Amino acid sequence: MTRILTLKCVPPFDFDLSLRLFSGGDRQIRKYEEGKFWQVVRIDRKLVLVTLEALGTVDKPEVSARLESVQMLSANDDQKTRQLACALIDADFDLEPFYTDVKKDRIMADIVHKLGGLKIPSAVTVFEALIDSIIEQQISLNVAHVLQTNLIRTFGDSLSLDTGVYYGYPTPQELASTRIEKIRKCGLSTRKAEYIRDISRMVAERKLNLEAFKRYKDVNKIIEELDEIKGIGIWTAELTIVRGMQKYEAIPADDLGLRRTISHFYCKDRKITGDEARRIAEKWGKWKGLASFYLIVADMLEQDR
DNA sequence: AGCCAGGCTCTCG
DNA sequence: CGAGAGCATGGC
Repeated sequence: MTRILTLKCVPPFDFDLSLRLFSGGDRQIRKYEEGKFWQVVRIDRKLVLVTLEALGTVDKPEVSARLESVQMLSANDDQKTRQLACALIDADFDLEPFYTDVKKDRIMADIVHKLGGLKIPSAVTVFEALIDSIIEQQISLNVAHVLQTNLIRTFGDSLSLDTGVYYGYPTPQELASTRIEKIRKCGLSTRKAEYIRDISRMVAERKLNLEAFKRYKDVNKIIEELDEIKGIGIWTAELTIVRGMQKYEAIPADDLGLRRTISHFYCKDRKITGDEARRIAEKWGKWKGLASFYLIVADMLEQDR
């Protein structure tokens, strides 16, 4: 069955600019094409394909959400899907305080002006953000993307609609009960396969509540707690927070790619250390993660032409 | 052909 | 403790 919802968003919000980074995505998993973004989400036990499309403008943003499922969807499901879809595009987030705070930084002010309305698309669950971040440790993003796709196709539930077959992200339960070898077959190292299975078990057994971190006020406390878990270091914790918790205070300053990007705009492409990157990021106050994302997108757009 | 890529843990001295 | 090895695979 199909249902349509309309989502209100806090302006400014540039839908196309924010979702464009998924244009290279997999059609069966998560993709942005011709103004439409789609991916499978899970509402209780039901798999639902959510397709988002911009209705309004950057200053009066509205988004339509089309829900498709083989099962019946109740009004209650609508509400839950609405929340997930809003989280997906961080619809409730207000960019203006960030824009005000970075005005003193000429370089950032310029980029913010060019990319007005850009928001960070979020993972639907913290679990998903964390597993993807672990996969991305050490290896290039190209390789990581292949491995993530393998994992989703191998372990995720599929949803068959008349437009095709789609895959949802594997649940903690689905990854908790597997043999290491099966994750290895997705291309991951034995080490990472163990991290992923063990963390999945902790979540499935309710010994670890990742969603609860969203309610923490102190980001450093989150990093500290995540860091204690085997397989998760500072880098992974920070990346998970930015991409999965709608918190944009911290950044993985040691990150190789981010250092390159910061240097491109602030140090004429000279190689810089994590500490130098951290020092530059100080200018962005409590918006380090968001500012970094703006730099990355600015860099991508520059290369596109 | 190697060597590196948005890290992390374990093992030695 | 600090330094160094090992890991998986795709791309250059």
